[in-house]
Amino acid sequence: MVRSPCCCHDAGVKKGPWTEEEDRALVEHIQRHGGHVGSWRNLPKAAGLNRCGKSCRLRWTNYLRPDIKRGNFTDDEERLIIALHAELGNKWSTIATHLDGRTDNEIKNYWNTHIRKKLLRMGVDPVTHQRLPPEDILLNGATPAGGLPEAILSAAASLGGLNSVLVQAQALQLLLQAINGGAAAGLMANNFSPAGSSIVVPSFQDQMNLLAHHASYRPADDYLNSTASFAEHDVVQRLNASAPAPAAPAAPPVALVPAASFPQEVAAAAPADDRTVQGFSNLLSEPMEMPSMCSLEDDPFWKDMLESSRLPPL
DNA sequence: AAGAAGACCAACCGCGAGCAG
DNA sequence: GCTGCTCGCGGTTGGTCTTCT
Repeated sequence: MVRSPCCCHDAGVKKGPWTEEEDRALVEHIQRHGGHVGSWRNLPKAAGLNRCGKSCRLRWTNYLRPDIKRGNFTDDEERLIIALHAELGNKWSTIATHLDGRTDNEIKNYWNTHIRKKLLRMGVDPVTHQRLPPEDILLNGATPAGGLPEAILSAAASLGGLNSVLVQAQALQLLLQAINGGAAAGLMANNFSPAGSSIVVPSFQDQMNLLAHHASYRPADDYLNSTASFAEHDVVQRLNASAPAPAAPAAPPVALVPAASFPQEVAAAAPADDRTVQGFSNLLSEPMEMPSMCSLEDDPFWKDMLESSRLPPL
């Protein structure tokens, strides 16, 4: 089929930001017609606008429509968007029909600038809504020349921003798995262990104990108030089953970055025994000044999302 | 204080679907 | 069934604002 040339390609048709006069002309024209547009293609001429019909439609639907809600998205809206996106994917217009006064463009922008990043920080793939493999959480985008420590520190510091112990446990588990089996092994070996020694990755129970002694650990939900129910929880059981043996030898250290590039205060704070665990303990007990992971960090929705995400095969 | 970098978001572009003739 | 037209959608761009160095 031969595509008809879009009016936007006409010479002399104005593009770019709309002026108040143009907005007024468009609104008045549509109001004169009782809110009915008819043909968008013919509208610019009828309204006295030197604009493409497509541009007019976009301006009206995304900005000038009287039922558009402006301002920040509420937590409820955010939750709804995530839930709908998990169900529908990038069907922004369909998602928009479930949120009063929000446009597909606004939702799309909000997703790309806020929610997507938030999910990535939490280790959730924004496309599949499944949990990312550890290497993607920690190593994605890290550069050999110093990017790795930053990625690890960021991930570790993020743990301090999560109040849910379950999320902390999962994130720490991922962190330790990645360090034990991934490229970060060399880094950690260089900084926390005598040369040539293996890295000790604690059992899941040890990790729970570590978290239990974490200064900012605060019983905040059912999982914390009932150790039994916490241990029985499916996700915990799966994590226990997948946790590496306590003294499993690590891969031979591979130095990716100079030892000096890791914060000295962290290395210095680690006692001789159990250096790796204590190193992380110190990272956790002295949370860095980080922006809150999200405004919903106490919200069960986020916890549920991580719980329901699939564990990567080990 | 000034420039750089990053974040945000309105607007644009190209494609496909649907419809009328 | 084919063709041409229009609309709507989703991805992307680029200008503006904010934050950082």
